[in-house]
Amino acid sequence: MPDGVKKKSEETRDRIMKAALEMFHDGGFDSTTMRDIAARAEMATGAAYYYFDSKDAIVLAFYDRARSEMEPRLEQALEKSRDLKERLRGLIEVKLDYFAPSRKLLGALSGHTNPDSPLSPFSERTREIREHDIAFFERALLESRTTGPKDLKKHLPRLLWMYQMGIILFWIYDSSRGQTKSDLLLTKSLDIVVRLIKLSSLPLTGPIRRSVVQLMDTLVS
Amino acid sequence: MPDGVKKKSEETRDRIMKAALEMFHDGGFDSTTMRDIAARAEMATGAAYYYFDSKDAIVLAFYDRARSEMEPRLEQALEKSRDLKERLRGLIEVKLDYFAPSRKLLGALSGHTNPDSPLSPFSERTREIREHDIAFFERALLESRTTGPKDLKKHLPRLLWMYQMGIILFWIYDSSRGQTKSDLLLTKSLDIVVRLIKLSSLPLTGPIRRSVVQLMDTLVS
DNA sequence: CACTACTTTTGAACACGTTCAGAAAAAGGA
DNA sequence: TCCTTTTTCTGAACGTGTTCAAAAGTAGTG
Repeated sequence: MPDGVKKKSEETRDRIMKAALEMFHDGGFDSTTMRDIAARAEMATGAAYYYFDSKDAIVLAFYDRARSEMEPRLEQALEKSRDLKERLRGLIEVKLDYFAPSRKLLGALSGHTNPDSPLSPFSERTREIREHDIAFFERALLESRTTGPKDLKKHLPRLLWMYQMGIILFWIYDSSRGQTKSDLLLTKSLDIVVRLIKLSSLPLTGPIRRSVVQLMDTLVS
Repeated sequence: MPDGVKKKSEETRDRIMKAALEMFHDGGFDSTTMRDIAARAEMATGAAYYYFDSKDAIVLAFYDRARSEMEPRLEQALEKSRDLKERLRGLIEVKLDYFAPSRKLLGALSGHTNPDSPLSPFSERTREIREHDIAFFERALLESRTTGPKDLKKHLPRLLWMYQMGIILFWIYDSSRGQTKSDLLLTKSLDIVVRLIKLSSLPLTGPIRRSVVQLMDTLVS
C-alpha cells in the first residue's frame, strides 16, 4: 500500500467519525442518533457498528485522537517554564483549550464513573491513555525547581493527575459565563496544591506524609 | 382518613417500589426492565409512570427513604464519641452499613455527575438531602474536641461532605474481597483528614488556609 | 473465468425507557 | 339515582441503541 494513502476501511471509519463529531457539535450528543450519523456518512445504520462498538465508543475514539494531538502541545507547555505551578497550569490549560469547542461532548463520557465500563477514565481499556498522561505530570515534577519530598515522588504524579481530573470535571459542567469559575478554581487550587507540596517537605509534616504514602501504597496494589 | 392507613394510591406506589427494589436486588438495575417491575406489581407498564417519572426516579425515591431511615442512626453515631475522627467514621459507617445490601444499586445513580440531572448528588433536586447531610458534619465538628480554625468553620462541613462522597464512590466500585480496600481507605484517609484539620490551626499554615477559604467563598457563590 | 474465503454493508428486528390518547374506576354533587 | 370531575390505569406506539442473518462486494488462487 502506498504511503499517505489510507486503507479504504480506514477512510470509512474516519467518515463516520467526522459525521458523528460534526453532529455532536451541532446538536449535542444525546439528540444525535446513530441513524443520523450513519445517514450523514452515507451508509446503513448497522454499518456504523462494524467500525464502532457503540455510540460512546465514537467519543472514546475522539478522546484517543485527542491524546496524540495534544502530545506536542504538552511538550511545549513543559518547555515554557521550570516553575512547578506554571508547569502544572500549562498541562491543564492545554487540555481545557483543546477540549473547549467540544466541552459538552465530554459530558457524555464523564458519566462513566464505573471503572469496569471501558469508557471510564479509570478502566483497563483507558489505562494506556491514563498512564501516558500521568507521565507528563511526572516530568512536570522532575525537571522543576520544587520536586517535593522523596517518599512522595512515587505517588505524586498520580495524585496530581487525579487533581487534574477533578478540575476538568468541574469545568465540563461549569455553567458560569465563559467558565470563569473554573478559571478561578484552577488558579486558586493550584496555589494551594503547590503550597501543600512545599509544605510537605518540612519536618513537621513527616507523620502525615508517611500516612499519605502508606495509603497510596495500599490503594495502588 | 384514619391514622395508620395509607391512601390507596400510596399503597400502589409502595407496591411498585417494593417490586422494583426486589428485582434490582436480584438481577441488578440494568437487567430489570420497567415491564418486569410493572408486571410484578400487577399493573400495566404505563401505570408505573403515573407514580414515578422514570426508572431512575425509583432509585431516587429509595435514596429519599434512606435518608430518613438513617437519621436516627446518624444521631446515635454522634452520641457515641466526642473525638472528631470517631465521629466522622461513625457518620460514614452508618451510610456504608445501610447501603451495603444495595451497594450495586447506587452505581446506577453514581453515573449522574451532571449537576443538571435531577439525580445528581449535586443537583437542585437533591439539595435538601444534601444540605441536611452536611448539617450532620457541622454537628460532628461543633461538639467535638477539635473544631479546626475559625475561618474554616464556614466551609469545613461541606468539604467533609465532599470527602465522604469520594469515599462512598470508591466503595461502590470497590471490587476487593469484602471491600477491604475501602476499609483501609477510610481508616487511613480519616487519619490524614483529621491531622490536616489539626495542622491547619497552626500559624505556619495561615496563608494556605486563607487560600482555601477564599477558594470556597468564590465557588459557593 | 470459476471458485473460495474474507470483508463490508444492508435493513429488518429486538428490547428497552418512555409517552399518550383514551378507557375505567372512584369521588363528589344534585 | 344520574351526571360531572378527578384520579388511576391501559396497552399500543414511538424513538432509541444495538444485533444479526443474509446479501453484496473484494481479493486471492487455480
